[in-house]
Amino acid sequence: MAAKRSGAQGKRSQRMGVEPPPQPNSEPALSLDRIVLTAVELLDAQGVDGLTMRRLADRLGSGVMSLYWHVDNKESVFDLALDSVLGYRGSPQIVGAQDWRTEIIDMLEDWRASMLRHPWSVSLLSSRALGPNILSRLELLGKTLSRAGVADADLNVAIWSLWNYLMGATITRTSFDLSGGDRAASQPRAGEPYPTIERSRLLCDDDWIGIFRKGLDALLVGLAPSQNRSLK
Amino acid sequence: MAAKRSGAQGKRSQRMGVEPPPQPNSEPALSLDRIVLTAVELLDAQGVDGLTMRRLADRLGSGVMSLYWHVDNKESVFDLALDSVLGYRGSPQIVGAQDWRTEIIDMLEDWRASMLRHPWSVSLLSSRALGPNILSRLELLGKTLSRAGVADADLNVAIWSLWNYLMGATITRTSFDLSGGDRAASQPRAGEPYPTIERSRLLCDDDWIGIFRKGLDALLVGLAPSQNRSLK
DNA sequence: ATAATGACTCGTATAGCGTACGAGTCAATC
DNA sequence: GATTGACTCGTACGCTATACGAGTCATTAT
Repeated sequence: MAAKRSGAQGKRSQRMGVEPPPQPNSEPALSLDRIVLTAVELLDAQGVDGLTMRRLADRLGSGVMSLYWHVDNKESVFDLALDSVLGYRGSPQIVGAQDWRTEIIDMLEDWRASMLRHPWSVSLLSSRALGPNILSRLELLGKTLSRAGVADADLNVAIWSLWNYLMGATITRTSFDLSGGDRAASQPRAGEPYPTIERSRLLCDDDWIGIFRKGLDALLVGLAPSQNRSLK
Repeated sequence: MAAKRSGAQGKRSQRMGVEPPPQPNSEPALSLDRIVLTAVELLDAQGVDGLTMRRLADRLGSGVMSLYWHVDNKESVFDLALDSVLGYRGSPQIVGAQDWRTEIIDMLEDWRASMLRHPWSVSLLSSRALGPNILSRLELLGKTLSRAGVADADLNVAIWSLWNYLMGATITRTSFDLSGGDRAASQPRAGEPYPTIERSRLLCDDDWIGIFRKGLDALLVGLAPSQNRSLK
């Protein structure tokens, strides 16, 4: 009988040394990496509901059940795809010379951009466990905040607040992108009892990144000690 | 042939005056209200994936296809259930006498509590259109911020920042509640390269409401003008 | 050389899903 | 008495994830 581990991965990786024949024509043989990569492609193209095991197998030129050798179930495909997309290579060489404030802002903006590049990742991230890439980002965030002078007692509040803000902003951005038509249509309705919303054209404002930056700035003002706020 | 409107609702509501016989025993006859109410029950009990048209019909004692007379499709069941759960009756009589700060905090905490009472609502809210109840809350938020001295030019940033923070916090809260076991298990792993996270026990901190309040406070500090911040 | 093992693929089958279609029931109206 | 429209629901279709078990093939053991 077959072994079929239950952990995360690593079934055919120990076949080191001799690689199987490169299969001159046709498909290049199934592998976890290829599955995850194709899953990301499919998610990018068709969204969360567009990823089915059948379609995934079709794209890979394999039978559906062959996937289940490399992968526990569909959920784990989501997990692997999500993790593969959220890596942060940062700017570690230049890091340290920078202001802590711009360092945090850079990292969070990169995070946001990564998620927006793969909009399905946002909804998945909020319902799945934290992978190593995510934990690394949180660690970097905590370290930078600490270096900026945030007391240990306030550290969790600061980290979670930034996390919450980032998640909310990104989710809102993607979901309003989808239903954009409705939003624009629902805004300028006159006679409705939303005068303030209408006046500020809240639902028409599409300067997403500007709003994100300004709100982030405000949050950092409230979170970090007032020191260290001389030059911008 | 039947009419079967396509808008939002209102198919049997025009049967005014004479109500159908109260059906002495058995089930009390299908109606949109009853469907929505039962859908909320089912969502509360079984979560988003637990709501299927078959189960809903079973609970209602009706055939599956009978639902489709009252409702366009499953998506609209979600929409209706969501809207029915997010109403805000506020504290309008006492309002105005209160500090704007506590007024905003009260409203947002109530909002958070409403969503946590029906955890499925969080994930739905971030992927569906804004219903009237939500718009009313946004209007109240904008009005209060305006009254607090936030300039019109900064109003959108303030509203969206609070919205983002609220959504992120609530989503995080519910999703970490689900996978709580993993979280506690993944935290104290020694030897891993997350010293800051471990030191602050970020993933073990379960003072959700405390973190929410403190972060909200920080955000308001950054968003609102520095005036008006004497007594707390 | 033969046998055995383990890695891997995949056809078939099951149970569940949303919903289109069309036939049926029943009260009110013409 | 016939017609209409509101409403219910059985059946069927095409889709889903995946359990099960049989089959292929290269490597290793004997």
